Amino acid sequence: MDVFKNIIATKIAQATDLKIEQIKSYIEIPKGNENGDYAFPCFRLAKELRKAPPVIAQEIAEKVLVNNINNAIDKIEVTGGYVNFFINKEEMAKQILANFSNQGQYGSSKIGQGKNVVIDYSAPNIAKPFHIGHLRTTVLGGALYNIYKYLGYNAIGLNYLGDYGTQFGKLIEGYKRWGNEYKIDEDPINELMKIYIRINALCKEDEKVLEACRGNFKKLEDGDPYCVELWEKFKKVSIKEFQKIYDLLGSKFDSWDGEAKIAPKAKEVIKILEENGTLIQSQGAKIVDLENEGISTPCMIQKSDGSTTYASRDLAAIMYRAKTYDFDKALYVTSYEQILHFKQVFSVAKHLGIDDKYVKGLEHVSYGMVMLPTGKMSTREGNIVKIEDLLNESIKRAEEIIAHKNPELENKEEIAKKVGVGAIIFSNLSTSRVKDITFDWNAILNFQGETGPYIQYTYVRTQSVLKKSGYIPEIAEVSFEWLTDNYSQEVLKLICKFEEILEQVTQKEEPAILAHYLIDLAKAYSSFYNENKIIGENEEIQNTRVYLTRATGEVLKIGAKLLGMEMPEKM
RNA sequence: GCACCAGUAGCUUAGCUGGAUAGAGCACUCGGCUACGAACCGAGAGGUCGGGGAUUCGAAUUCCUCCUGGUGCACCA
Repeated sequence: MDVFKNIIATKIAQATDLKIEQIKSYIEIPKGNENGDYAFPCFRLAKELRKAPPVIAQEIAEKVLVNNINNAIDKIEVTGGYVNFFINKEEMAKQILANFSNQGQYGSSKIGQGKNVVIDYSAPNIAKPFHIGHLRTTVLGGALYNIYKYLGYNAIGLNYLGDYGTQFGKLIEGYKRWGNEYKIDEDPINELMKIYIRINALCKEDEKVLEACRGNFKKLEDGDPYCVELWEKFKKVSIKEFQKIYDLLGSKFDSWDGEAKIAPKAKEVIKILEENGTLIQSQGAKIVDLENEGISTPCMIQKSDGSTTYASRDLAAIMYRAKTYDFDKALYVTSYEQILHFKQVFSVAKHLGIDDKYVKGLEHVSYGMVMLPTGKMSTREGNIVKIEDLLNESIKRAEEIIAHKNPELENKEEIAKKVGVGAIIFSNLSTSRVKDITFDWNAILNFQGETGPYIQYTYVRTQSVLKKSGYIPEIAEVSFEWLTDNYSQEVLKLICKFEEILEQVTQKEEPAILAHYLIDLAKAYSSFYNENKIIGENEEIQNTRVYLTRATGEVLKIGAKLLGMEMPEKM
């Protein structure tokens, strides 16, 4: 509520020599209700004014009181070194609900207008199964994509497919050797994975095989027809499989261009770096030394056999994206295993001769790993949990619960899908990015407490109330005096915070902030719901509480949608 | 060895650029469905915020150091 903050800051400014902006940065929101709605701590002023904080607080409080001609502030209290401001509860409710639009766009803004944000996320490797490790980037990137859009940015979602590199040399080698032993047409990804695991094992045993694999990749890069044909086949079947998962998760991308498309442009990168003298020869390869940047590992740009590297392709991608999208921000959503890689690439990007704006806009959005209780997942070793299995299991769980709690429900399958998938998405987004996640079936299939289904359930209850009330009032029919109890006020304050929460998410690239917010809102509404009778009181009260219910439901729905969760109307 | 990240209740975790009594959820104990959906609400118990030091009126938060765990460190991507 900037309105009230402004009023308070203005009043303090009148009472002191401080500047409004400075006062505003000091004003904070107290923890408990007993300390009011806003607080001004005087500790920092103590040194300058050479007085004890409580004395300063007392003086400010008195001066502000004298000037108080505004009915927004109910009372001012001094506790310790704080001046605590209590806002008139009716005014609070009035301001917040007046601000609440009925257009289904609450919290959206134009702060991002004219800014392009490219978000590189999901990016699964072709011919490898989509496992729960990939879920985080897919869901995290998707949420950022939605939220940036909602704030007015021109967000561009890139699914930078891992369709290139020595791994394909390996796959081609394996296919050449044992392709006819596997039923690739029936179950492509799993069969290809078996080949991949087998060829990896062989590479470990025999250095010559590994060289052959690298040779295959070089051939692929040089356009060898057989290799290209195989590669295209692998790619086609893989995308088909991935799309199934994206359909379930609701993931959308604006571009599916993979590394292969970018790879030819890597030569230009090499040329630029060579010409401006950044590139040096080392053991037959070409590298950029980054000692001066504080990075002790040099960045390899070209391998000794002349093929491109991950880094050179990423650099080419930066140039391509700068040119194509003119980005203000370029986000890379990958696990923290790649921190060094992006540090190197972003450093080398300074030497590409592109506008400084692009270099500054590069940002690695890293996240922790998903581990199994038995340790790290590895496609090569075959100990993975596939996303498809996880989603299906979760949907099954939702079906069981519905069968038990609400057997009469219509469209059971559709709702079970929303709930099951929502549970998975939410659980992926509810912990901060940096944290590792140990995968646990019990935890992820729990639908109680701080979970996706809890938010959905709360929303369903709001809709149930609206339906039962049969009439959605206008703001003019709301009597703010019925919103002065602590439960209503709690809900109101949260509704008010929504837009600020969305901005925080983009500042920190952290959708978990929104996830926690939705939990808080759902909890506050549940308490409100439990303590107040909504329908059947007199018309005035009913209209008021129904209005609050409607507002809450809308924020929950918008917020969930931004995270990538669908809201059922019943469950 | 060097670099980066993390360590908060039995488990999973929140804590904004330092601010009031460190908030939740799960599990556990107890209470609440003849008011609108109990996938809910309320109460209780559970904490040397990894250890130590420093800065400060004030530190979970900043700095130093140590311990523990994770990740990375040129021809995988």
